[in-house]
Amino acid sequence: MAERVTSVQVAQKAGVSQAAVSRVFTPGASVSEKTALKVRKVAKELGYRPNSLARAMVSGKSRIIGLVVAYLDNYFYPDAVERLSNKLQERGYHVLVFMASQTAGNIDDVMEEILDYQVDGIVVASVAMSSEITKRCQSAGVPVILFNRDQDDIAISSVTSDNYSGGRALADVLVADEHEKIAYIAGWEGASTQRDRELGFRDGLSAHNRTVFARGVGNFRSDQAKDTARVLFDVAPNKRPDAVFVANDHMAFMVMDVLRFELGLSVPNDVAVVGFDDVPPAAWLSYNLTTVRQRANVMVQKTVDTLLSQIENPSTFCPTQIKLDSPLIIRGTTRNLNR
Amino acid sequence: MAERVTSVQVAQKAGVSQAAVSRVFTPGASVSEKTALKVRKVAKELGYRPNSLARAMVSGKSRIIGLVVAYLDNYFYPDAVERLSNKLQERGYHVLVFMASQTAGNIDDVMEEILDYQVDGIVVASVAMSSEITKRCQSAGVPVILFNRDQDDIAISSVTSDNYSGGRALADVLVADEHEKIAYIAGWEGASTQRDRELGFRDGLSAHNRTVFARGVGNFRSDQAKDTARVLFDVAPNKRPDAVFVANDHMAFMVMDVLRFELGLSVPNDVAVVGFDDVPPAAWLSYNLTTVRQRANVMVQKTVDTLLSQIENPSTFCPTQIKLDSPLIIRGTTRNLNR
DNA sequence: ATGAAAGCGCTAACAA
DNA sequence: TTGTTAGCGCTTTCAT
Repeated sequence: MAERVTSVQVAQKAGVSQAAVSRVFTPGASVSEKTALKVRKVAKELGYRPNSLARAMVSGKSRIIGLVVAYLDNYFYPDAVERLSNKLQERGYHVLVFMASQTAGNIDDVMEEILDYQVDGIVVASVAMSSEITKRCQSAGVPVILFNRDQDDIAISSVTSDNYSGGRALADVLVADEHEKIAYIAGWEGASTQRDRELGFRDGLSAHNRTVFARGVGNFRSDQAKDTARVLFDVAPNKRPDAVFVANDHMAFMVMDVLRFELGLSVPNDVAVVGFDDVPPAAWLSYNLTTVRQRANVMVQKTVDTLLSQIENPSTFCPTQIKLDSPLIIRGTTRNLNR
Repeated sequence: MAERVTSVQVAQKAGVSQAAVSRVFTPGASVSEKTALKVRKVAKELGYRPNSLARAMVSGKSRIIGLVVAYLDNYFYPDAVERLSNKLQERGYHVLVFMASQTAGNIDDVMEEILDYQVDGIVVASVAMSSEITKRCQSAGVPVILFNRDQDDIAISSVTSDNYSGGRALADVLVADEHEKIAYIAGWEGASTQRDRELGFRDGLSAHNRTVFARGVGNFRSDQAKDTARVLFDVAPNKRPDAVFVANDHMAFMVMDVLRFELGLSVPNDVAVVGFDDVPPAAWLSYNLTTVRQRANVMVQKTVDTLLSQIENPSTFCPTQIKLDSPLIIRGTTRNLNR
């Protein structure tokens, strides 16, 4: 087990100072062509590469971005994580993952841990943060951006889709399809996405003088969504909703399965189903779900751009709440009468 | 934007040496109750936390595990990443993600980058490594473990399922169900999982004096799986396979959709379909796929145990190839005649 | 353009 | 148990 090669060793062998070696590996530093060549040659021979941690310590820039994420079982997030990681990697950053799940203690502890790693920035996905910890990051000079979550705090940047308009658009669809008993299955009530989608949906129904016929809660969890679907739909036909907006696709698939395979109902003929996210399985023909697309690639791009600009120009920066439009995707779980 | 609080500041305010502060935050170091209390109090007041990077530099242990992963669109991997991250977090480690995708340059470069971060260990998922880079890690004293990939190299640890037996079991199922024209849709030919599954499947068929009736390649990609399904099944009925083993679930779903919705065939009556992995959608009732389970939780547990034992007892360690049994999960995409 | 020297914040001997 | 001291490997003034 050979030791790690340091800049000192390269310097010695190349007959230059250690600082010279450092400069060769620092973009934009002033070194002569000659020295650079010599140093690179020796470095290659010895297998030298600069130690990122040492560099981080002295420069104060780790080029590490902390990512807090809770549930990867909603396929919206793995997809986002992959894109995020790729985009950051392209720009010379890397992602240090922190799961904020049940077992891992609460989110504030996790955030503290992240700060210990002297990260240059933090992306918080699918999680709400206390304002204390937001302040803590601010005072540590570490920019934070919320991904797919909104917070009333104007001091914190966020990237979301227009959940409200999306919900409204879905209401329009169900009303246009002449449904009478329209249900809603909610996500986790603590999430801004849940709240905004429901509000948009209800406002959309109101605009047509309709209201929600029945409501259940699925908490964005597939098992709970199934239970809720059974409660709502395993009833006498006249009490049964004829359409339902499920707060995300992940739950909508489970609801569809209950409707079709447990209750023997037809989607969309007996019950129309709409979801939110447009995760890949929504386009799979077995589901073919009418939904609202969260444009994950654009969301990620905005997240990266915003965060890195904040990191790289801390002075000129001002927190921004970005809300992306979220197109309606009409597929086969609605009747689409007038199309 | 307040400065970061250092141990020196805490030491001054608490009236102790800087080293004392360090010891208070080092589990197992010898400090008196009194000093510890005093230091903790001041630390809390000042909001001090040890800098992980500085600690890593001097101790040589970063408590960072590099994770190389390629495609998160096969849901087997997000699931594994989540579990892995959780398990490592429980044991005080964190995951630094490196995507080894098309855009990110080749895998060896990525590995070099990882080493720059002075990681304590590396998990390589779904990717094959050159033996050069394996050596590089070894000489850097960084343990590597392959997750869900096998390599002939006996010097490198790996955790896999028993893909061969799984493939064999699937052959048994299809033969028992009295299929005559049994097809195979392969994954990426460079993957050990693909090779082992196919070999097991073919050997299983041979044991019953059968052979593969038709073969296509899907490369583990959903779009290619669809194309391949069309080529194999959009033919005259007498030339059409009546059963197919698709090398993973991810592709199997696409194949099922083509069969049912594009070609109007019934699964399993016209064509039986079996997959591999048992990712969550395999249990969704719309697919209800007969498959072989890769026990992701166990795989992850073994991966973590092996890697950390190698990190924590470098001397006593010897590389191990772990192969977990992979149970057959019979569901509704096979006819199950004799059950 | 280059070298010498001063640290980044911490842990790990070593003394006391 | 505690303080002193010496670095970990690097970037960054400051001279030259």
